[in-house]
Amino acid sequence: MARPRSVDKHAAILDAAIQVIAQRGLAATPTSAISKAAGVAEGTLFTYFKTKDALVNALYLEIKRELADAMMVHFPHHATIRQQLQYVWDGFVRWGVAHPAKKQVIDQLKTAAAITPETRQVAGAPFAEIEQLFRASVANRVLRDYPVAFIWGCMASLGEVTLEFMAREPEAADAYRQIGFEMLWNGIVQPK
Amino acid sequence: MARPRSVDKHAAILDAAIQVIAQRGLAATPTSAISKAAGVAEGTLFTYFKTKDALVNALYLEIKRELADAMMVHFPHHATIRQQLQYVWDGFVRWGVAHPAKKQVIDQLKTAAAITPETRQVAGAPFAEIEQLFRASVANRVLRDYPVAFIWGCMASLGEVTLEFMAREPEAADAYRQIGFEMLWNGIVQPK
DNA sequence: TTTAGTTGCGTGATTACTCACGCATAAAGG
DNA sequence: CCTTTATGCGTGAGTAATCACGCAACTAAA
Repeated sequence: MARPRSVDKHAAILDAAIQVIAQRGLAATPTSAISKAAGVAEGTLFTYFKTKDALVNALYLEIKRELADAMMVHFPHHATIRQQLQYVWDGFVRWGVAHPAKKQVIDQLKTAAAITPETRQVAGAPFAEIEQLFRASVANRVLRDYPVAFIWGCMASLGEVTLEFMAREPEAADAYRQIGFEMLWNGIVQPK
Repeated sequence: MARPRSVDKHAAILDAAIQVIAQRGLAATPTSAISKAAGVAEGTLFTYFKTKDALVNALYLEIKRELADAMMVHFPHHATIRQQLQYVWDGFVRWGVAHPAKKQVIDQLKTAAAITPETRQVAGAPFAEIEQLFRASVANRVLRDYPVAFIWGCMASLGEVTLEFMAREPEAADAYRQIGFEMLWNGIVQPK
């Protein structure tokens, strides 16, 4: 009974938040700017999200989930470890190049106080499969015996640096994608 | 003639800013909190720094300069490249462990909109010597033929990840310091 | 007809910065 | 060495602007 919430408006608000936050930065985006960009009244924003912080947390979760999807669809379960890792790597940088605004928002929110520890934890869950891959590879002695979380952290941070250079020098993007992965692989592979 | 500015107060304000921003985050630190922590009136803060942004930029520059100092004093000009790099690496993580609040502030300010491009450039200057080291090492064929800026970016980001793990598991700090460097070195060294 | 979404102005809280006044200090003059 | 005076720092209440969110009236769906 009564009027249902609109999926469109929910999406429009999140979309608008991406554009505005990417451009102005989180600290400098009032809710009024988001609602205006979404084409709804400011009050409406608060029927879809209880507070600004709730909106920001939802945004973080959505983008992270989309990123995980982009990295894991069609994952080659029967390829070599190196090929699997390169697949994930390519998925990440390709997503970053294709969605620069979303990437910027993630960068903004990663260090934002508005994001709760719980959100961070939930956001990390979709990437558990990759950690599993690392765990198996270390056990196989394909990768060096480093803590799995550490390997994952290094991969993530090298991926970000690589993406940064790809964005800065688009004509060399493919070269950076390749040497970035090379660097990671040589850093973690077990020498024979 | 007239009353001179106090070096002590200037330093006290910057110090207070470090403590407060590290604890509350840049976006959530009003100038009133900084002046209170520094033990001066809020107005005084504005005689030493024209605006809040100016204070933040000055803070960023000072911490970066201190970090560069910590990394470069007693640099072993006649050691092997690997030893030189490890020296710089160790200098970075040791500084980070010794000054966690300053490290947190740098992390906050790195992505802050308040920091001007000019400030970023000036802040990077003290690290030029390290880039020079990379340039020579690539020319020597000791390191792989990657863009120097890219190698530098990778070193910085791996250093940050390493430091994060060192802080999270202090009992394994030394192990992380070592494997972090190993990873970097294996990632960039030219195989024979 | 009922229920809940939609609207946009109102509001209380917060904040960067100002300003008038008081006072400490350094130079000038004796 | 003492006094005078010009100068600009120190103070904290005040101010104008901004913002997240509330709310009363309205409207559309069931």
